[in-house]
Amino acid sequence: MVQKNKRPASRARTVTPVAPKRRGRPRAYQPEVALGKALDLFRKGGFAATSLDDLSAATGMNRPSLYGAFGDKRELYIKAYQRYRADAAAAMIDIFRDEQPIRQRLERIFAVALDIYLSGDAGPRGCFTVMTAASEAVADPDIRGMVLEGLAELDKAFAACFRLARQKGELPASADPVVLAQ
Amino acid sequence: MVQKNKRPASRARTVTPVAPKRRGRPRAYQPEVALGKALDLFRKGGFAATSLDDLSAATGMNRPSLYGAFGDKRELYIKAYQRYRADAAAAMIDIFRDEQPIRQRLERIFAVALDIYLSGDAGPRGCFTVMTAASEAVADPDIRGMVLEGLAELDKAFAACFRLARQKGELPASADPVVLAQ
DNA sequence: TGATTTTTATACTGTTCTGCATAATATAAT
DNA sequence: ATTATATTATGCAGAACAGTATAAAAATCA
Repeated sequence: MVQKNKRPASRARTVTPVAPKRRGRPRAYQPEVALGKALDLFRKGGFAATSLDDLSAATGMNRPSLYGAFGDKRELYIKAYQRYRADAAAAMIDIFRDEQPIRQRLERIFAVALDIYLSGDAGPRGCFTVMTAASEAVADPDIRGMVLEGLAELDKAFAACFRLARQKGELPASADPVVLAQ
Repeated sequence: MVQKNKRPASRARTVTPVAPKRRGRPRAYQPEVALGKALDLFRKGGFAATSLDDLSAATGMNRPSLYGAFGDKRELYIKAYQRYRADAAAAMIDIFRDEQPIRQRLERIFAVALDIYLSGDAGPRGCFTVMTAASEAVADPDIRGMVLEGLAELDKAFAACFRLARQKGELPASADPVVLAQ
């Protein structure tokens, strides 16, 4: 996804992500940084309350550049949400992989979650899904799909976590992993 | 609040909430019904995404009437939120009063909560606080105050509930009611 | 150097929004 | 009937908004 705008005919060095000497005027922004700023803004104000002027000011990109890079406002919002989900998943994935007793594992999960929700240059930011995506999901089927998918993933991960704990004898055999995941 | 626009000189029948013969053109709407419609709309779309035209269409009131009755958009939103909180509190209060074992009581609480969140003419509506007020609370101190107050009330109610259960011996003495309320 | 390509910068268009001003309407009081 | 009052109906003004067209700028390529 990072280097997909290489011309097919060019000799692609498939491994090195080195700058491919693009042809025109160079970009004055870094897409990933800009998307991060956009995410912060959407997170703070939601979709409708965040104007393109706000986004333009925060990212340093002017509107045409925003459109060129991310599409219209809705697409940008969706990309920001995807980015948020990817970040959260990356922060969580190693915990679910660790071989720890269930209790410590849950503690670490909640610690990381709180870190995600409460960190931010200007105070706590909360969960993007809850803060903004939930309302958009009511009207926008695509966003609703993403939200449901995310919740299902989270439930599955928790259920797997509990299932593992039951196998290791940390939980009684009667415990239902799916129910425990709430 | 219903009959406060009676002139002080008039012979007020202090008990009967009978129509006090208002003086000008009669209202074409019922404030409480209109506020309910507004609440539904805000609940569906949030603050920014709900326009005064939407509110006007849903309530049947035109914009000047809206302003006359509820003030500007922000005031209307706040009044809608207060109404939501009042409704929810009314639905919950009898449960917290009931003399039931802790387990049945919790079950009823969650049943009523789900009823609030999932009922609606057009599918589930979710919790107003979570769906829309949370994002507004970031920028608006007044709304933030209301949200925090509501959460604190809820926590207190749950804690009281657990405390009572502990006194009645349904929970071990080591259980911390505040922690249990999460 | 000059042509080409990609991005940035500026400005515009049409729409939608909030809030209000003004006029019309309906009721009670005189 | 006429006047006073409270509401409704219409419509306007200024701002903000999303999206785009066009021109300027900065790089590579020939």
